[in-house]
Amino acid sequence: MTGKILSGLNEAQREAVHTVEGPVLILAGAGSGKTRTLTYRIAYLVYEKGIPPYHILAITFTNKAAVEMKERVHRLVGGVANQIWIHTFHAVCVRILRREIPHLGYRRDFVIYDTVDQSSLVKDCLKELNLDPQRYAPKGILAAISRAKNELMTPRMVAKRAEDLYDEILARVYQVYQRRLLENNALDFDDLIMQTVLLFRKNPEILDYYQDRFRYLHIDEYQDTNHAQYVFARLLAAKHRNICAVGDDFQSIYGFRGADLRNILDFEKDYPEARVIKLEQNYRSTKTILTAANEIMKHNQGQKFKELWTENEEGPPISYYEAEDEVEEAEFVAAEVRRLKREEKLALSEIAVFYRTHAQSRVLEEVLLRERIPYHIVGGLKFYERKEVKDILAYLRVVHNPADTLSLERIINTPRRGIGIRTLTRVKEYARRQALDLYDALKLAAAGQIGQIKEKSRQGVRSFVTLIEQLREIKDACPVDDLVRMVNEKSGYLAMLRKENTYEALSRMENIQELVSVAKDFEERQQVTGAAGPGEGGLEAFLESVALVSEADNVDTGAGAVLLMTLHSAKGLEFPAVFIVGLEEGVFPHREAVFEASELEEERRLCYVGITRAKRHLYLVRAFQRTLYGNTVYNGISRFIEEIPRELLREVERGDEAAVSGFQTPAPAGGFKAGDRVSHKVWGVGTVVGTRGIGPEAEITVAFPGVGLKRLLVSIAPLEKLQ
DNA sequence: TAGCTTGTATTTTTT
DNA sequence: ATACAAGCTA
Repeated sequence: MTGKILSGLNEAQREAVHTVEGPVLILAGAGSGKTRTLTYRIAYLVYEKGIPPYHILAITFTNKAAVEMKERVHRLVGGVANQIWIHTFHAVCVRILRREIPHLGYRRDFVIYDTVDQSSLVKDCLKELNLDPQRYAPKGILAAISRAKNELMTPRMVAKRAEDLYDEILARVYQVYQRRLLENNALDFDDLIMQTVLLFRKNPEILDYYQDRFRYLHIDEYQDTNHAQYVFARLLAAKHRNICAVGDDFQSIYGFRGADLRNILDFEKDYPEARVIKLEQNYRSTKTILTAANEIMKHNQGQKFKELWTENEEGPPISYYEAEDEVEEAEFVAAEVRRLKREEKLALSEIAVFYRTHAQSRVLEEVLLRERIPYHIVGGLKFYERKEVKDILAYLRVVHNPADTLSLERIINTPRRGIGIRTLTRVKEYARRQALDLYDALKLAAAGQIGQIKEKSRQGVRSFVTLIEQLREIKDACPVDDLVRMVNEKSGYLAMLRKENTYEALSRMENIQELVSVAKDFEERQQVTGAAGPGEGGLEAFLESVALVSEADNVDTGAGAVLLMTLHSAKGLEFPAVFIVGLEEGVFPHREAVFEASELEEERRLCYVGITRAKRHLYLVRAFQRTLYGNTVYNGISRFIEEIPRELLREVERGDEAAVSGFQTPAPAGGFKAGDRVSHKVWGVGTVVGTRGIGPEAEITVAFPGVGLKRLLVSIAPLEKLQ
C-alpha cells in the first residue's frame, strides 16, 4: 500500500503525507494537488499507521468539498472511510452540540436559523426594544452580531467594549437576540461554532473527550478560518497536537466575512514545533500563466513567500483586450468563445467567464443570448429562501419543536385562520405573564381558557393546534416526504394557492412539490445508508440537512455551456480557457476596496485566484467606458494588468466571427438546452436560448416569435419540449 | 390586504 | 438603471 500511495506523489507531497505526528502546515499553492495530498495522508494514517478511522477528523468549508473528499478517501480506503469524520465546520459542531448542548441550557432538538430567520428575529428584537429600524438598520446590526460571534464575543463583552451609543444599543440588541434564540431553542450559523467553543471552555471534561476522540485533525482552507473556527481547532488539537492545517494564504478572499489571514500566517507561532511544507509545483497551468500570477502577488506585502512553478509548457501569451464599452466587451468574449471552439476545439464547458460583481453578468448574458451561445450562470437564486418553501419548512419546524416561536408566528395565520395581530398579541401577553411557551398558551386559548378572544379566532387557533398535534403524533412513524405532503394538504396551504389561480401561485405550488421530492430523496438516502427506519428521527435529520445545504454545492461543470460566475465562486475550479472581464480601476479592484491596503490586497488575491484557474488560455478584458448605476464612467486600466510583465501579454484585436448558429450541446437546466424547441401554453412555440440555475432553480430563457424573450422556471412553467 | 408610490442602496458568500 | 423594501392608500 505504501508504494501505491506514495508513487504518484512528488517530494513535497510525499513529505506532507508522511508527516502525521505533530502540527503540520501545508501551504498548498493553486493547482498543486492539495486534495490529493490530503486524501492520501488520511489513507496513510489508516493503512500505514494503523490509526483507527474514528480518530480522524477532516474539516472543510463547503459541503461540496466535504463530499468530494469523502468520495476520494473512500476510493483509497474503502468502507472504513465511513468511520472518518469528514464534514464542514458547521456540521461537525452540530454533531457535537446534538449530544452536549444541554450543558448550555438548550435542548438537543434545537433548530438552526438561516439568514432570513435571523433578519426577522433582529427586527423583532428592535421592536421589543422600541428602536427605530431606520436608525438601527437590521442588516447592520446583524452583521455586527455575526462579527461579534466570529470573534467569540458575548453580548456582555460587546457591552463592555462599547465606545459609543451605537455600540451600547448593539450590545442590548445582541443580548435580546441571544435570549430569544434560547427561548426558541434555536441557534444561528455563527452560534454553531461559538457555542461549541463556549461549551468546550466551560466543560473541560467534554473537551477532553473530543480531544481523545479526534487525535488526528485536518483543517482544509485554513486561510478562510475566522477566529471562532480557529479557536475551535486549537482547542481540539491542544492535547495531542496532531493538527494538519492546509491552505494557501494567497487564496484568502473571504476577509470580508471574518476570515482571518493571521490564523495561517501565525501557525508557527501557535505551534512552534510545526513542520511547514510548501507545495509549489503546479500541475494545472502554463508557465506564462503562473509567471503572471506570481508577479502580481509580489505586490502584496506580508504574505508568506511562495512561488509556483511548473513543468508544463510555456503556452500561448495572455490575451489582453480593450473594449469600447461593456457591450463590446461581451461581444469580444462571444467572438473568442466561437474561435476557441472552432480553432482550439474546446467544448463550451471548458470555457469560463469571471467577473467581480453579479451585476456584470447581465450584459454578458444578453449578448450570449443574442449570439446563441449556450451559457450557464453559477450562483444567484435560492430555493430554500423562497417564501412558500420557508412556510412549509416552518410548519415542519414547529411540529418538531413547538418552542420555535419564530416559525410559529410565521405560519400561525398562513393560510388565514382569522388569527390576527390582536389575537396573537393577547396570547403572547398571556404566555409572557404565565411564563409559558407561545405554543402552550395557544393550546389554552384553543380550549377557551384565555378570555377576550373572539369565537372565530378561537376556532382558528383550535384548528391550528389540532393540526400541529396531529402531525406531532405521526411525525416519528411516517416518512418525511409524507409528512411534507400532509403539511401541504392539511394546513390548507395548497388549497390557498390553488384558489389564487395565478401563474405565481402555480409556481409556488410547484416549488412545494419540489420540496416533497427533496424530502423523498432524503428519505431514500436514509434507507440506503441505513441511518434510520422510515420516519425514525427523520424529521430532525431532514430539517438539519436542508438547513446546512447550499445551492452552490453543485456547480455543474459538465453542462455543455459557457460558465459565468463571480471570481469568488471560481475558487477551487479550473478551466482550459478563462476570461476575466471588467479589469478596470473601480470595478476590479472594486471601488470600495481601494482605500484600505488590506482590502486592496484581498482584491489582488482574488485576481490571483482568477488567473490560476486557467490551464492554458487566459483573457484579460477591460472596457474603456461603461454604464454604472445609470451613468457613464471612464475607468482607468486595472492596476493588476499593469502588474503583469508586458512580454507575457499580447494585445488582441476584435476577431469578428461570422455568427454561426447551431451549438448542439447538452445543458443542465431541467433537460432543456439552448436550441431546443418548446411549446408554452400561453406564448406558443419558441426556442430555448439560455439556461441558468439547476434543480428547482433551473431557469431557461426562451425566444417566442412575436412575443420576445421570456424567462421561465423549468419546474413550474407550462412547457412542453418538442422533439 | 393588495397594489401602488417613494426611497435607497448598489462587492464578494458559506453555513 | 434598477431592484428591493418600506410606507401608504383604496
